Amino acid sequence: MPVPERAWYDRPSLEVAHDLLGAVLTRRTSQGTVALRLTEVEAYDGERDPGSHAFRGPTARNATMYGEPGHLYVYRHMGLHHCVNVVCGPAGTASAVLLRAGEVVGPGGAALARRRRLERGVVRSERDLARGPARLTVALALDLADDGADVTVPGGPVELAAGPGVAPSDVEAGPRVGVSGEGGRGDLYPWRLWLRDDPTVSEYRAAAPRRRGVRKQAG
DNA sequence: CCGCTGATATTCT
DNA sequence: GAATATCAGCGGG
Repeated sequence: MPVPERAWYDRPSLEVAHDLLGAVLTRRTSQGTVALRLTEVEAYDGERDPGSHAFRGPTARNATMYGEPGHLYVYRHMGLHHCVNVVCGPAGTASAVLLRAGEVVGPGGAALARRRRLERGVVRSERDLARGPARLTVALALDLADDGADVTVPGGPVELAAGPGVAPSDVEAGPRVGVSGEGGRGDLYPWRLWLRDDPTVSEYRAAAPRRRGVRKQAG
């Protein structure tokens, strides 16, 4: 499968998100190679999207999103987890696609992905290896060191190859997961896309603000 | 099976 | 100080 060049990512993130379904992300490290067929993604539209990290403008964390398309934007979430995006649109804008889940494909990849996941937690079943954005980064061994990695380099540490294409009727869309800041109107941004009936798609969890006032130390 | 809760650190107010 | 693009463990039905 061909590795799209940079211009392929220089499009609206929702359009790129659709084309990323069925694409294969290949991760190469000294440990070995894990290839992942993407089954679930979410589009974010930069400064005009209240769900985006770039909604309030540039910061140290989101700097990569403002750069060239075709690079990874990796951030840390809730202290323990990492999530990975692919930067879209022209430099100077900040749209991106969050990679939420995939199916491990190819020889040997599942064993390596399982080993990595078991270091950090449990693996209930094969389909859970990269089911969820934080699990995906563990399976692929992606962290902040990979922020800015170029996915357009064939044979590189992170390579993204276009898939055979999926029929529009096989793609489902709905509200993004866990996103607040839309005023509870997740339906305004039905930009979570997934492959219908694919078992590796993550479970939906609505954005639910946590109970306030919980302290670790009595005061 | 389901729902709730704690962990944990970076970011922004 | 509060919120957060999450996950695993726990208890109940």
